[in-house]
Amino acid sequence: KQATTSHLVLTEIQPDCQPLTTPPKPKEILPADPWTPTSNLKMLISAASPEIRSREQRRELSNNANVVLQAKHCLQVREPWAFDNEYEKTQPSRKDKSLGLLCHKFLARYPDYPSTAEYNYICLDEVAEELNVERRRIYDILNVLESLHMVSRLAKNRYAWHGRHNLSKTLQALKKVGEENKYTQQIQMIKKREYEHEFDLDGERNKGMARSFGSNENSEMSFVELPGMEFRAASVNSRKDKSLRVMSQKFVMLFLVSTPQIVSLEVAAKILIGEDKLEDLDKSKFKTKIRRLYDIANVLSSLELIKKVHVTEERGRKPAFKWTGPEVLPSIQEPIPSKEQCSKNLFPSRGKQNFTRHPSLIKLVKSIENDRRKIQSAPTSPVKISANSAAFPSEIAQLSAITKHKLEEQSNFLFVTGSLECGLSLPEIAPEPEPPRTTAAMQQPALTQPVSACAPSHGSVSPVILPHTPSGVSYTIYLHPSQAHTVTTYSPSFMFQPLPGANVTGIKSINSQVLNKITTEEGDNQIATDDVTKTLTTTGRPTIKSETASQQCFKRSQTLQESHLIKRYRRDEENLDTSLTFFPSGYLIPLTQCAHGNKAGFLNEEKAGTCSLQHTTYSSPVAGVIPVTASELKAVNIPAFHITPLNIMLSPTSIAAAPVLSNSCLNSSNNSSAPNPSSSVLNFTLQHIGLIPAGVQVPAHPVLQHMVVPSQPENVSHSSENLQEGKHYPERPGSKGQPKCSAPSVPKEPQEPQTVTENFFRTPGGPNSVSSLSANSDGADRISQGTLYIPQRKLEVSED
DNA sequence: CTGTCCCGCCAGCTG
DNA sequence: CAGCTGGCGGGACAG
Repeated sequence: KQATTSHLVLTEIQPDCQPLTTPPKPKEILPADPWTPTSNLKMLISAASPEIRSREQRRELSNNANVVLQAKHCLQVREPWAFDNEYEKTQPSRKDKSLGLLCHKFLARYPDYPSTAEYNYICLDEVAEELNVERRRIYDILNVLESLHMVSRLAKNRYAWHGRHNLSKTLQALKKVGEENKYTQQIQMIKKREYEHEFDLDGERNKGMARSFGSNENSEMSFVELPGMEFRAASVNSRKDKSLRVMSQKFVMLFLVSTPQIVSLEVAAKILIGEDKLEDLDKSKFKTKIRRLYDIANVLSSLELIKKVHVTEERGRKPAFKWTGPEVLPSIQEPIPSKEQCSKNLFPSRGKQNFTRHPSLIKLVKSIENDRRKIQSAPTSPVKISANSAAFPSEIAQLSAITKHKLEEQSNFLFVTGSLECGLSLPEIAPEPEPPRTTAAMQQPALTQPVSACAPSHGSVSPVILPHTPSGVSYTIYLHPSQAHTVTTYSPSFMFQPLPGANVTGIKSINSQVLNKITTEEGDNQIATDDVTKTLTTTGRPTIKSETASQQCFKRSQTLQESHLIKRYRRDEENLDTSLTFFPSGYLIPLTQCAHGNKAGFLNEEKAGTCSLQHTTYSSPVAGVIPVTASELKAVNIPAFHITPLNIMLSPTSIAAAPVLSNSCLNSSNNSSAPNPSSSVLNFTLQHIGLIPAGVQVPAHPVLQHMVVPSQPENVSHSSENLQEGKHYPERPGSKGQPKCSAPSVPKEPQEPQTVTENFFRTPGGPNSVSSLSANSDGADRISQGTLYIPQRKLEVSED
């Protein structure tokens, strides 16, 4: 064993030693060490029982004091030889063989942060041998680790261990992709549907929705890679099905985009399967998916990224997992103009769609873009470029090409980092405001952007930002937190998605338009949001649903609300997240963007390291373009409750009418805004104001300047992250994410609203505590329920 | 009974 | 073509 170990070390220290060569299969090594008087007997038993060998192995590990505490504990408790029960030896508990424990043992073999100078190679056979498990099991672990870029496959039978060095970047990348994928919306969709299902036995009504929901099944997204982490072995690249890897990434994405970072297996499975077909969801397929998710969850749990919890709803207790990993911040390495940031926050990030820029903003945008380019192109924090990436330029190029090809082919969204294409994802360059969108929207009324949201193209509807026609203007209304609170209980965050219809200019089919895409902000499993969603949907999309149906729905919601009102409200704080999200429609955002491959949205580091050119290319204007003065920002406050009216359901007029919210919002939040939104001018003004939402966090505070703009143009804003971003600014590139709740670090805004907001959102409890609000919840783009009053479902999360 | 998830068959891909 | 990978789901174990 010593010999083996030293050999391994040697290998690790010498990365050059044929990294791409498949290591020879280790010879059968018999654990013949006579450690105990009964060793002979043990050996015999072991020959017949792999479990025994496994125990020996474990014991060895513990002796080395190298074992993970948990695993160790487990072993000690169950050490067979600690007892005399021979029988016991032959009856290893199933738990002793769990993937989670195996993973712990596996992880114990490697340092979290291995020296970057050397490679830590992993020989599959050796590991399987040492851990006494079949190779098959090791694959399960490696696949998940690979999805997080903690390991990468070098060749057959050989992997490289990277530890957690790339974890942070990977998570950021995953979060971004998850946002682009509109997972938040999908989650809401599913919850909503479930909710409706409860009351809708006939299922009639759901059918339409279900259909709309994931119609785009080909949403399969490709494996998300990090620069320098591309698959090294060319052969591996061709492997089409990386299912477990991809599933793992998607699963992680769900956590990262969820506000309470809790994801139930059921929801995850549905999303991973492809939201469509919910109605006739194949039972066995679902079951299989769940099984796979358990495999993944076990590994992620061993990595301490997630933890099992149970979500209790009206219908019962459901298994779920809570993210306990590091807080993933949006990339903040690039400094960006605060104005931009503000505006950016306005738009929830969900989708990457094409946006049309309002003509009046074009100039501004251009100048801003130029500035940004300058800034971005400046050297940023040094990135350590992995030696590998440098060494495999051609591979990268190749990969890039492949990626693009895939994209074109499937129109799937591919997220490739590195120097490769940033742009991939967005083929859309878009100049075309999406006329089609309207159509599409109508056809697919539901919020639904199919899973495939990522699909570059087209029309997909991207909920996130609604396309605005140049003529249409929508506005955002901010609700003063305190007022909102008064009206209803605090409700976490809400966002209205503005519908085009709201346009003052009068737009045509507004209703039909994208509006539909109402998404709820992830609420987490809870479904509280469902209610809201439902209501909104109903109301909002009359076009789609029959009035009757809508009404019924609405009534139901109301009833439901009432019944649960108290309870829910009480839990508001806990459930915050469940609110609906509306997309602010505010400005027209330019789509343009990166058509070329900029990698949008990538970390600066990466950019800097891999392709400095990107900056240049990158231009997409993010929503940020809207000019806001510091004073404006100050004036507007609010993040917490800002509603963008859009309308879906409201006609322009109605919007104006929208009463309570508007007035209160306006009044409290901004003096400058006129109370009566009906006028187009006013609307416009409001919009501008609305842009500021992010501003809350960003006020003239210098810190903002460090904030980074999302690289992806489309994503102009990450809706759910607005707040988070605000919180982030205090952080320096070097610092790692802080717990959400550590928000105090955020500079406080002098404004009253801000204060209020903070109070609302900030709850004791730590980042991981379910009850505490997540950064997202306090964010700016949310609205309190205010008049809308959306009930939240009862949700309880219990940790086992 | 439900929730978990071990286990290993076997198809597809790789070298 | 042997061996590597890893999808898949039967069915056993845990609570």
